This record gives sequence, structure tokens and C-alpha cells, in this order.
Amino acid sequence: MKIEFPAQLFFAMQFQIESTDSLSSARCGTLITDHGTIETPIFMPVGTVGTVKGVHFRELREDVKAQIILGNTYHLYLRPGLNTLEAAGGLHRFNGWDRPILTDSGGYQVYSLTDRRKMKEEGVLFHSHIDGSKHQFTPENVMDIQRIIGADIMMAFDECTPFPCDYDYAKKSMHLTHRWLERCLARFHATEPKYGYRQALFPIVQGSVYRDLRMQSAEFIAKQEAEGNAIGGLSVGEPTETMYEMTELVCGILPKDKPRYLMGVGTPVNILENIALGIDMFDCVMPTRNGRNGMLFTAGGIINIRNEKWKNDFSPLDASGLSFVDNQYTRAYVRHLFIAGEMLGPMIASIHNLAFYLWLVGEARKQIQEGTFSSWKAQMIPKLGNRL
RNA sequence: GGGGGGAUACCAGAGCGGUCAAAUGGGGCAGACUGUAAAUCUGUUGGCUAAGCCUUCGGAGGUUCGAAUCCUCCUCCCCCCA
Repeated sequence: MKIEFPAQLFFAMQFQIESTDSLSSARCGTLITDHGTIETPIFMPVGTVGTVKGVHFRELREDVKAQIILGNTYHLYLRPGLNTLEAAGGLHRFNGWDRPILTDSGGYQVYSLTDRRKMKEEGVLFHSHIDGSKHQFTPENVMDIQRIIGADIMMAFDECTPFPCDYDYAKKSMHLTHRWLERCLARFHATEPKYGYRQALFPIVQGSVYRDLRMQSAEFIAKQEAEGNAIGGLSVGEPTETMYEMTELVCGILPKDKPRYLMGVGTPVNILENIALGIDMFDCVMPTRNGRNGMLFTAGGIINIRNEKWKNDFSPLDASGLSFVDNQYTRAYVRHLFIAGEMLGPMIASIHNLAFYLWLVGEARKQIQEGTFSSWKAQMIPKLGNRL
């Protein structure tokens, strides 16, 4: 039964599932925010410090067709800082991106900057990677910071556990993330958006690679009845099959009528497999970071554009032509740009990869609508690259 | 014409009797990258029948148990003075 909300007073967004796949748990839908509608499943380009590295917003809108991008609480807090963000009127006004923004809470930095932070019950003390200055992040001020940034979707402050991670630590960490979530929710409900549009808060399931912990965490998260739910702590080095196992387990417990966001994933194959398991939202640095390093994702597999074999290949960058760069530039030319250390090379690769990722999820959506997702996925996966 | 310096692997450039198939940088080739401390990082870069062997430090000879390193001659390059 679908609940109609008479007014969107109590919710920041509206999620509607449009169709589901009969042979898998894949579904497609729309997520309506005050900055526009997101068609799911969706891939969200990562724009850590308020920019998707190397890509103009015009290209991101018109060529990549990004519907929502990420920002990062920790990084934006350090630079440009809260005074500037607030004076600008929030991140949308500051950087000019007028579509939805989701901010990660800094929970990933608890993992990636592990040697620069100290964890306590109260929160995390970071030594800035920029100037070494000390900054305390708590569930409360992470909410406040995300209010100031003005993200349409705010993320709860969590600890992304590493892999491998022993059971006792994973359990302890999961409970800490849960306690932090309660504090996040309390602060979230005690505060209001600053810029006249609404904000949602997504909690995050943890539990490392342990089935019982993941189940316990998913149940805890589910009962918060948030507007969307995230799965974190995956794609940190565990076997791919383990990631799928955890996703499947958790998706079976999280509410079906709310969007599910699998954080930090992944490769094109990862994305298709996880869509099949019921994930609606993805983000990953791969298309941009790997793109800057010369890796191109295409429907025919992965290519390293720096390889000598492209030296005299004057065919289009990608014959499928998903964005203007694919026809505008040849493989030989883009290789030349990379070899010569020209910044245009990484920029072209980033646009191409993001356009491909957005095409991939858009096509998945179409296939779900047409009821052909599972067979389409089965024939896509072998082509996308066996290693990934 | 006189005086001085130098030629080292794809390039630049250390090494100045054995631990040298030869530092380091660049270039080349390949790899890694999953809620971005990343336009970053790693490996490799004479040949082979590869835990070993063979051929290399401008060329030809020589000294020595042993030479990229010392000596002689040759070739070429650079600088200074006329």
C-alpha cells in the first residue's frame, strides 16, 4: 500500500517506486527533492570539496547528465570553512550547482585518515591533513555542519570499518555508529534547514562482513524510519562476493519503500549486481579518479588509454558516443594528452567515465521498466571487463 | 696558433682500481586505484638457454690477479686566450 503524503511538510523528499524486476530485486523509481527529481537507480558523481574534479558543471549537467552530486563534510569544513559556506548561502549557492547534493558525513575519513584521528565515544578528533590543526567531529556538529553546507541529503556520522576487521571490533564499532545515529537524529530533529529548502538524513548500516552484525545493524537502522537508508563499510577491500552477500542480506531487511544507498560502490559490474540486489543509489570516485589516471570505462570493457597500442588508433574515444568527448576526440589523441601530461586528458576521461556511469544506470532503469533487466544485465556483465 | 675541460645505458648525469649491468632525475613500457590527503602511487627499462651466463661506459692498444675508473695514441665536442 502506498501512503500518500498530503503535504510534504514532514518529509524532505518523496520516493516512489515505479517498477520492479521480476527476476531480481531491482527496482526503479523517482526521488523528489527541493532541488529536483532524481531517477533511480542513480549514480552520484563525487565532488568532495565542492567540485567534481576536472569537470565543469555545464558538462556535468549537459553531457554527463548528473542528477545529484556528493560533497564531503570533513573536507568542506576544513576548506573553504563554515564561515564562507554560510556567507555564500550554502554549497549550492557557493558553487552554482542547482541540482541535489548529498554530503558524506566524514565517516569515510574516519577510515581513510585513520592515522590522523583519534576515536572516542564523544566523537572523532582529526588532525587536519592540510595544516595539522585539531578538529573534533561529533554526531551533533556533523549535523550542524551539513545544515550549513545545505545538502539535500545529509548522512549520519558513522565509522566506516576497515577490511579485514575482527569481529569484536566490528561489533563495538557498529554499536558506536548506532549510538551516534541516535545523537544525529536528535540533533537533526532539533534543528532546521537554513536556506529555505528541506534536508533529509540517511542513517548508515555497518557491521563489516559479519552476517549477524549486518542483520542487527539493518534492523536497528530500519526501525528509525528514515527517508532513505545507506549501507556503508563495504568496498573497502573485502571479496566482491562478500560485498554482494552483505548487500543482499541488508536489502532484505531495510524498508522497501525507501531509497537504498550503497556507499562508495563501485565498478560498473558492482553497480549492476547491486542494482539487482535492490540498491537505488551509488557513488564512487572510480570514474573520476581512475579516469584521471588513464582508465576508461566503456560498454566494451576497460581500457588504459596510456597503453602504447592506442598510439595510432584514430578511432573515436568511444564509438558508442555517450558524450561529446567520445566523438570529438580519438584514442590516439587522448593517449597523447595523457603521455604529455596535459590536463585536458584527465578532463576528457572524467567526462567520458561519468557519462558512461550515468548511461549505465539510466539504461538499467530503462531495462527495469521494460522488464528486461535481468537478461540485459547477464549479457552486459561479461563485456564490462572480467577483472572488475 | 696557445692553454684547459670533456666523451658513461633512450636523454641528462653520478661513479674515478674490485662490493658496477653501473646511483639519481627525465623519458619509455606496464600495473594499481571502490562514501577522494590522489592531475596520485608502484613496478620495470642491455641480452640470454635468468638463483647463472654473455656483451656494455667514444675507438684502438697497454698496465694489473682485476679497468667505466690508471697509461699511450686516435676521433669528436666544449671553454678561454691570441
